[in-house]
Amino acid sequence: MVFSKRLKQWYLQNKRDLPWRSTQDPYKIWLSEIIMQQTRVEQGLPYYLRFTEAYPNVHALADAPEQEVLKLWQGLGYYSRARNLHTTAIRVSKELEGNFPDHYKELKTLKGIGDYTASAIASFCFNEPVAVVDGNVYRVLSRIFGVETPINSTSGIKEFKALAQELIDHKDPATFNQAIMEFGAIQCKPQNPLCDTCPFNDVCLALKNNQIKELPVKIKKTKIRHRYFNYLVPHFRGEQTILEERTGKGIWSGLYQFPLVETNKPVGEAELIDTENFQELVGDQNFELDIYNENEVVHKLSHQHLHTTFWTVNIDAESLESINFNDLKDYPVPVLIENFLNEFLPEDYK
DNA sequence: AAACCGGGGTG
DNA sequence: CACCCAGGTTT
Repeated sequence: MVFSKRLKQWYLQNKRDLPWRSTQDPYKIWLSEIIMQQTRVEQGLPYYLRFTEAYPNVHALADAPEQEVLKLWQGLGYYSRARNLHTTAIRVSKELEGNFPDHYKELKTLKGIGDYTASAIASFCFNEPVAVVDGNVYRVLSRIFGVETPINSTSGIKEFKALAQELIDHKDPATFNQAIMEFGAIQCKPQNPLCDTCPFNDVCLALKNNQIKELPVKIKKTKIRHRYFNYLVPHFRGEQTILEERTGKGIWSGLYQFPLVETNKPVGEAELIDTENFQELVGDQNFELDIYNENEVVHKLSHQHLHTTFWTVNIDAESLESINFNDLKDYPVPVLIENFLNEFLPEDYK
């Protein structure tokens, strides 16, 4: 039997019921795809529901302040996705009369839409026969066809795209694309795939050659960078504090945090008081500095471990640029800061 | 081609 | 602890 036919039969019997599977609205499809990038369905689903509730169409999203969008995105990670989402919403709403492009090639010109997402939207919404290649597809194809080319090499990316494109069902590209990803997620899982009940276990080369654990091949990842964060948590008279926006291209761009002193190694109270940031914060005002967590919090990102100490700085003065504890909830913050606030803030302010 | 960008689940 | 997740952009 033809690959696509066998796959489709499996899909119709095993697919999950997901909200974005029951629409062809490009806005909803686009939103779901951006949210799901590098994200498991169980983690992204509640965000999708909140976004569609808050912004039922592209115009509503375009008209929202970026800070509000980032706040809704808080906790999902890869925050450039949220900023690109907002940028593209504005573009579609204001320049394209609310209509998404209806072809792969034009879709790819939009911020945050790469090869995978353009293929997904073009096929799901407009029946264009372009194959999606996500992590699931790499795994399924490398195993069934025994492809050992690294999936994150330039040649591998081209090879797998071409293979998927050869296999796609031109009569129903949308279902084919949904099916191959769902198959990877449910049946041909990364660990302990369900080969016993697999509809391809008679032809799968990885199974035949005992290569299931070896495929797909992936080139090794980069090393972990260790950073040492000291957050100064100001506490002014009248329950007020200070947040600063992170800018530039590093982690958490667009999110807010307390004034930060970053060092190359753990630092004590004496050295901390000596830093420029600290002196700028307190000026000549009276203050009381207390370490909040004796054991550093190690916040782990994909490529960085952030060894973090929070210091409370009680300042016996009013402040002009400060934020009331009550208003902190309106600011998008990294999970690291959110966790601290949940522990530090009195119940009334959450 | 390689680096960078989060947070959480799994075995 | 290593690896993975409906990837994309920048250098």
